[in-house]
Amino acid sequence: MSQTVDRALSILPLLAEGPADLGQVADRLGVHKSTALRLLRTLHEHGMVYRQSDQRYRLGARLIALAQEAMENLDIREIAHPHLVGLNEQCGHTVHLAVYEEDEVLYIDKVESRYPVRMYSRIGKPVAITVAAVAKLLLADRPEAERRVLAEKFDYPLYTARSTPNAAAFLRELEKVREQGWATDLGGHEESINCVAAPIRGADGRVVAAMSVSAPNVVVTADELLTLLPLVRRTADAISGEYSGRTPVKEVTP
Amino acid sequence: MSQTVDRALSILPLLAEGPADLGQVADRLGVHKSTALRLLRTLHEHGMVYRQSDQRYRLGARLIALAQEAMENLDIREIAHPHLVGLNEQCGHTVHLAVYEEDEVLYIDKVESRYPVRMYSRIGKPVAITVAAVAKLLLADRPEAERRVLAEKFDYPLYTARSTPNAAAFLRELEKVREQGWATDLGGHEESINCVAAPIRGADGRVVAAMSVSAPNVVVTADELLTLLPLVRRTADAISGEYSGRTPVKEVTP
DNA sequence: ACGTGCGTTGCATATTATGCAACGCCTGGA
DNA sequence: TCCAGGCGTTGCATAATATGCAACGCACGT
Repeated sequence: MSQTVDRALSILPLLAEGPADLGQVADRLGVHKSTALRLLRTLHEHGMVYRQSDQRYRLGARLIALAQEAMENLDIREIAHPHLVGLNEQCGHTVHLAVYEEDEVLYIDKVESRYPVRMYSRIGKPVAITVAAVAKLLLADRPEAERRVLAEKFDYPLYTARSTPNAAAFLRELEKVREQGWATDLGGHEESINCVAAPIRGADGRVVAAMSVSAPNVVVTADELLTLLPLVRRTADAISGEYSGRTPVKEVTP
Repeated sequence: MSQTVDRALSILPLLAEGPADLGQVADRLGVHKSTALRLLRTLHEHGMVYRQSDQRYRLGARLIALAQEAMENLDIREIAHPHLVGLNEQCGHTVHLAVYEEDEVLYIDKVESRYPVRMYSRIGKPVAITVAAVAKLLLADRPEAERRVLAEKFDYPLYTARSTPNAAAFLRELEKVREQGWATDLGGHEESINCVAAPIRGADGRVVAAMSVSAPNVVVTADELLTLLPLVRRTADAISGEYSGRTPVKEVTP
């Protein structure tokens, strides 16, 4: 809607790929160098980009700090965290918390496995939306029309032989997840890693977040991991209860 | 420099404080509602803000994902990480990696303590710049003129009785840190937590990052923690060596 | 039923961003 | 040493763009 802001914001994902100099930015935006310079300067003043010693630009510290604040403000994270830690203490595996937001599912909290073999993931990273157990839960709760539109929009990368291959299969999987109230990812993202996940619901019953326990095959088999399902569901329900009980985000105006 | 972009970016820190509706944003920006709406819409298209069910705006998922990519691209983090893990395995305490960037020092990596009592911190969070051991190291390496300017600019919040009280004391501390080549924070930020930190240097000898080991008093005394100093310095030096050895950020154009 | 508050829209105005061309600076080659 | 080429930077006239206004629609509370 606002061309100038639009162009400025387009610089950020561009720099996320790696540092770039003025000319490269101008070219990829399709604008004159002087225009790109002014946009970059404005971004720089706000700390969104940083100019490194070789004069090239990269994303700045303020961006990282802002994202941090954004996550800290998510009240669901606040409430869930102690439960995640508790679950980790009981089962020892990696525990994740994820939310859905406009075509993306991302991890907003994580408690690391106590086993030496750990899976790779990072808070803030968008998850593989077509295979992750938490993504299935979050999407399964969307209205049917929206699910169909979304399913068509996604790509279906074949991370492994068990990855969801296409929209039809995905919609079927969502339907199943919707009915059973929990989800799994058995080697659909990484061959040797399995997950079980359960939904966290708000007062109105809508799924507001999802949590999962993940472990590599070398630590526990898929069947063994599935025995944890009742525990995961109980934990998720406990979080749901606490989240629903609270007043729905009051202003803290003293 | 660019008024429109400037206004749009000013919305982000504002929303970082918490969700806000259109009127609030317009007021705090000092612009007409319609202007604020257009800016918010543009931010929304880029996923920088999200409109929650009560119509209020908050920071969006794309912002978090971008920040994530920004950190993953920091090559120093990549190189340092295995060393941080190794150090954690040897001493068991929380290990941090931090960088300095334009008046801010922030954690870019962390390995959690193996002890049950842990200190609170989060990757991406700006550190208490006047007391943190890593901040002292990073600032101590700046040219003297810059140090003086910076020292004047900072606030000196008295987190504890041992916090750095003012600019003069801070500059003296930086001088000391500069000479000895390592730094501590003994209860300057939180009464019961101590840190020892060592600098990581690039090929030119400049400090590019700093790492620290932190532990609460209830786990080890400050004196005991100080016995880890040689180990911390050796680890930092190992990272420095590996970082300097590499070619200085080459393009990955295949 | 009526009024108030908030988000939204179309539009005329003028503020604001844009691209151009020229300059300065550094680097590398002759 | 001098010249050429590349890159970032500046001032400026022009034109495109953002802005505020006023009016509308809608929901909520009285």
